[in-house]
Amino acid sequence: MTTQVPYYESLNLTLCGNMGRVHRLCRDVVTIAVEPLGLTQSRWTALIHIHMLKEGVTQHQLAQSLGIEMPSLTRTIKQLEAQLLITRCVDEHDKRSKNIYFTAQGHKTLHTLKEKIAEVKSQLYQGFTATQLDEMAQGLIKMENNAQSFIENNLANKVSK
Amino acid sequence: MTTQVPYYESLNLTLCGNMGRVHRLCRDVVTIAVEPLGLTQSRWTALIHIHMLKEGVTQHQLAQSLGIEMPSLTRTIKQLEAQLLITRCVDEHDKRSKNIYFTAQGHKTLHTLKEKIAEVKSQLYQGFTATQLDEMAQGLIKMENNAQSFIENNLANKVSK
DNA sequence: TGAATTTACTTAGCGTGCTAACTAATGTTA
DNA sequence: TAACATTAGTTAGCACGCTAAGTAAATTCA
Repeated sequence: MTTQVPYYESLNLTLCGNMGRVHRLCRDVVTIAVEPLGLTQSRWTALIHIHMLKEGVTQHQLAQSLGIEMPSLTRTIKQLEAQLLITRCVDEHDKRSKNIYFTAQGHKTLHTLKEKIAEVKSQLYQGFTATQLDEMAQGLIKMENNAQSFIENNLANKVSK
Repeated sequence: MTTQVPYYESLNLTLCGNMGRVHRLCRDVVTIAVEPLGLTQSRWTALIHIHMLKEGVTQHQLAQSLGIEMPSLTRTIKQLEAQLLITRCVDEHDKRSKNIYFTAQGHKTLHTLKEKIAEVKSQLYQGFTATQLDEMAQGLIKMENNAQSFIENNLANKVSK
């Protein structure tokens, strides 16, 4: 017995709304878990991405990896610097760029952070098979591409008019 | 040939990060599409939910449906009221509550909005089967529940300590 | 029934995304 | 090489999520 209206939406972009809500919740979960480290969501996320991309990464590369714009990152980077978890220095070969490095304290924080995140992940992913998670991730990426082409087409229209 | 690191994450909560990014993008798409109506993301989302829940809905019910907290909604509701798209009046039976109604202009706006959203949806969901969308939606809800129980357990710990 | 609790909503102010507009360095080209 | 365009980063300020704390109405219960 199927309902007339499919589960993934009643009338509108419920799926999209769900994504926002679930995202906020998952972020909250990690933020609660890493609370003793005094890190907010954007700060711990940045630390993890610096680690993934390797020290010496530029702010531009980091922003790309995080999927956020430069000004959003600038704020977070300054906070992490103020917390003495990272340092920056001007790139030798391109003096516009700045390379990011962990401080000794930053390395310690990162270590604890990674442990905590692993714990949280196992709870969030509870009841999912690897295949299911993979399909969700691929679905998200496909939808992202659809959204991206819509925006590109639409901007093209604007310009041509 | 499987990679050692599954697709849905490299080291951390990439899946969670993706959700945030895709959510922002999808929101942008609708906001671009409905731009002539002068509505922001939170405002058009609220209009749609008022419509779904039927006029006369209270702010509390609306916040529940949107998955946001009351103070976030208060701001949006005031903006929609200032735009003369909705009106509010104190509930006869419970003078703490306020019931929300569309104005004549609000009904017109809603009509256009629904058309635009239908267009956008078909683009965002391009290449997905109904089953795939359904599975994604259910995956999101499962993850939301996992997150919710984590938070509840954690708050319980805090209180008991 | 009077006091305490709960509920619906508001206000104030923070965190984190964004765009617009700026500086300084680099790259391109006439 | 001087002028112009592009790029990395910053600053300023908006949108919209949140929590904390307040008011007024409704409910509970001693």
